[in-house]
Amino acid sequence: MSTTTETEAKPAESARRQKTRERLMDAAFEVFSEVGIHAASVEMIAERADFTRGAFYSNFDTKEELFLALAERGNNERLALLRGSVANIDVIMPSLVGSTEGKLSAAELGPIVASFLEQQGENRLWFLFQSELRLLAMRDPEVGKLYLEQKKAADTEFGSIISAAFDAVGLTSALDSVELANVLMNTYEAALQEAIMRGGNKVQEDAHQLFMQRLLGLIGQLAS
Amino acid sequence: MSTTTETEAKPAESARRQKTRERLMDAAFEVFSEVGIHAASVEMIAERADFTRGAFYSNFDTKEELFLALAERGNNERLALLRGSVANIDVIMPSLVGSTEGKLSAAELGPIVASFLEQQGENRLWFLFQSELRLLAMRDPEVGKLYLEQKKAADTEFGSIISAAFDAVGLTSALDSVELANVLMNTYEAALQEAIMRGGNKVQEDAHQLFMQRLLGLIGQLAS
DNA sequence: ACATTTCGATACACCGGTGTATCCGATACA
DNA sequence: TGTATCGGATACACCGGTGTATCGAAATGT
Repeated sequence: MSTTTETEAKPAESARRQKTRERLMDAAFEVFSEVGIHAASVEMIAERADFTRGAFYSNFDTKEELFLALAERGNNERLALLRGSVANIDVIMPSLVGSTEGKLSAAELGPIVASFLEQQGENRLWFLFQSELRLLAMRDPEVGKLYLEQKKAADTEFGSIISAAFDAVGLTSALDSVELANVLMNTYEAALQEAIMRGGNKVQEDAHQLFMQRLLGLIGQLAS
Repeated sequence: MSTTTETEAKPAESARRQKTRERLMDAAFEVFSEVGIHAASVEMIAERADFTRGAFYSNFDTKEELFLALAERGNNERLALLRGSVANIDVIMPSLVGSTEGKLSAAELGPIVASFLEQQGENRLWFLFQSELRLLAMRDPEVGKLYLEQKKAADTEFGSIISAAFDAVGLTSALDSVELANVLMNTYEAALQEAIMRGGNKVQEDAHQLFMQRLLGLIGQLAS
């Protein structure tokens, strides 16, 4: 209803502003992960990004708003990774197609699953952040809804990877690959969690090993 | 080194004092579960127990100390429940012994597992508390060590229940029932978590259903 | 019944974090 | 180059929670 071009409703978020928003978000992600939402103060976040609280309040209304923005950003990245994986699946799979004979053994399934899960477990920090989000999601129905949607999306995506793996070796295609994906994901996350608690500097490797151990044990058990 | 009986070193913790300690702990458990460790103030806890902060500081030094005390208490209760279960296992099992023929089907394993897991999932609050503890355990190595010990104990105990179930029907006794227990436990907890997020008033039932669904799906998949 | 000790309540000084109102430098625009 | 606007810094008033020091009442024992 005003002047000139009239394509953008908002002032287009000057490049500078976007930059500082980014820096603040990155800083916040670290701080939230390290000390948790509640223990994190606006001060800490701003400081970590080499700003003052003034910058923060100029860009965000509340800590919680920022936290949720981060949750969404993180989840999108994670999902994109998975989608990328499912697109490239035939690059990873061919080594298997034919090496087996209609039955995907535990020893073969394991590494495949692990490789996909690990690339998004990325690191300790993301999992800590995620855990913080989970807790919030259990207490705030609003957040809970959001979290479940995100998780479902991830499980679905991961489920289709598993389906593809099964198909590739001609195994009876999954009855419900989403449920299976969910269980595997949870198992991997539990392993990651344990590895984090154990400390040490090779969290990722430890988690991988724990996961494989449990997955193989599980398959061995139930298929006996 | 002083007078009379000389059996107790400490003043024996007057009954009154014990009472108020209990009340404070019960209150703290609720508050911690509801809002988390950080958001919980000493004031809230005392108030919930119908005391003032004075009472709190007279009985505990810090919030964290109380939290850890609660963690230990809770875990002991939970472990005791499991031990009770494994003792009474033949009370629950006989309905199965003979109804099957050397192979424990998914449809039979599921309810057994679920029944044991549920009695200690007790309710929403305990799981929330537990989640809070987990997060702390991932950040504080001290707490992490403690948590892992507790979890291992629980898994071991639960593992022996599973072993017993397997034995009862003459199935190859578990290669590593502890690992299996771990996976089942995690799966159940994930289901509980999801049920909590969904809200509603029948969390326990929802969790049960989700768990069964995944367990059966899992078995179906892997044993195919 | 009196003296003593124990335990929780009350009052206070203190601190860290919050949010807002104001200011000033940098950037964009003419 | 001058001017207007934007974005972040600074300063301030405020609040909730903390921990301690002190007090008074109930319990305990003789």
